[in-house]
Amino acid sequence: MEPTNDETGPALPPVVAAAWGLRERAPKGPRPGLALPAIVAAAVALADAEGLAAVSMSRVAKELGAATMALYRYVSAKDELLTLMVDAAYGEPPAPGGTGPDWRTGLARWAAAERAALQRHPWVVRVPISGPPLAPGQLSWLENGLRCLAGTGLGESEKMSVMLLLTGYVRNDALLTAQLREASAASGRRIDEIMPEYGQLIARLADPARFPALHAVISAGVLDQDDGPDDEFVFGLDRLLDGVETLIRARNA
Amino acid sequence: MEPTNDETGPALPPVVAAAWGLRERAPKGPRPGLALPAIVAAAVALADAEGLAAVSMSRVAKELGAATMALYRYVSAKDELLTLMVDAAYGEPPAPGGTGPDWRTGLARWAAAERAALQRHPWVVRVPISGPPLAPGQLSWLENGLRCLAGTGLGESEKMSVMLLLTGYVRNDALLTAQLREASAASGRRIDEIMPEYGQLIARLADPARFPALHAVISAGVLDQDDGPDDEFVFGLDRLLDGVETLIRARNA
DNA sequence: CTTAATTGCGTAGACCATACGCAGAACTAG
DNA sequence: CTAGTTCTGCGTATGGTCTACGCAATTAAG
Repeated sequence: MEPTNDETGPALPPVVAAAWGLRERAPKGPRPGLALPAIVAAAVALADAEGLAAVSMSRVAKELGAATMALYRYVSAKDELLTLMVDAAYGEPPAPGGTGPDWRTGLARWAAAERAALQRHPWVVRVPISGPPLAPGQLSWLENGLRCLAGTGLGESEKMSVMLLLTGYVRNDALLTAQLREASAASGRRIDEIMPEYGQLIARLADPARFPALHAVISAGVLDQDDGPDDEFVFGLDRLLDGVETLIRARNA
Repeated sequence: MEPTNDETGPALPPVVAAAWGLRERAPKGPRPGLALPAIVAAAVALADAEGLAAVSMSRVAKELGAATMALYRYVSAKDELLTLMVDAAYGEPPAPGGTGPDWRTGLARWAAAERAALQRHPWVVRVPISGPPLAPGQLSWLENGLRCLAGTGLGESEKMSVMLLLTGYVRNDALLTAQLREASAASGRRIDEIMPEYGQLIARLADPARFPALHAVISAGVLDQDDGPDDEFVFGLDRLLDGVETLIRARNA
């Protein structure tokens, strides 16, 4: 199972080989009855329908009409399946948009696309990742994001840092959204009731003398008005891109 | 176990009552042999030493010399224990710093303090949170952060959004750092070998014709130079605070 | 036809969270 | 002092998890 690769360098982790389709099948032995993409697709569908907790090896196997241990011929461990699921959930990145002076539009579109993917598959942000992104889909997203920054005058290192910052922001926003949805489901409240209730609880628990700034926020009704999750996302994204713009201007001055 | 609370409003979730020490003990029955803070402290120590995966109810109980099921007299479920662990790991927030024109120094210090707490307890970012922060420690951190923004001319809603943005950034940075460390441990490489190897793998896997921007980054040696995790953190933080500064200037114009 | 490789998968081991119920301790009411 | 109440500790049991191992069946090469 050692990835045969004629070029030199560090060995490919098995999960990377699987993601790039580099697992070569020996000509002997019975035909595989399952296929890795089908397994991943079934797992993704299951996670979409019933959440990440429902994705167990036995459950995925049942969904495919196979036995639990059959999956381990295609995947070396559950972690590997999860990594492949994430890559599948991201799907195709948005087309590379305008470069040069149009970098901001391009990055905003890129961020919106990542956010949309994470909203289609909210469980993605719950998957514990352990390593830098190497799956082909992940690299495509990174590539198309980096292209937006061509011609901005930023250094290569800075471009990479900006992308790291941006994807981190989008993922964090998706995580918060998913948490809100879970809190709503757990308490049985409607999702737009959660934040006002949260404000009431803070007001009750926190002594106004010790938490004056917090109480100022609460009594201003910040949590009562439902400004929608999109506004919050746009606010943070605007701050972040403003910061990048400041840097780009400094580099071109 | 319904939280008795004479004031009106939404019911307190049990975990919140526990965090605020509102669980009143009946005068009858035997003295409790354990105490909630001791349980939480043992669990935190265990997570620090052996990672979050080592924190099972039976393991925590063993650490305390108690039986597994004894813990359930103090904690209604494992989720509750995890939430309390997080609050304990954060500890005390930094003293509220300079307000007014000094907001930036204050927020930078606040962010550095959160980062330090998350570096002391890297498992915190792996705990799946399900709901807005209501534990006393969390609220103290939020309070002291909000105070930095007093006198900036920002609206209350904007202050809250800025804090959300900032803590999200710090947490995401800590998550990436933890992932890097895990990748290092899993592959047996030294931690400063991971990124250069990552670059080599990308160079080998990704076709330069399809991934030109990525290859530009790689061949610039971005991943080879070890600029240290602190530089990456400072870069993102600077961009973020630049963005906030732009907003504050706009509000005061 | 023999042989080597590979697949499907049954079994089993080692964990995990936690529902339930019982024995005993500690307090209160009488 | 006694009876009743109520809580604690925790043993047992259930149903779930991942996955190491090994065996039978299948396929193709020699």
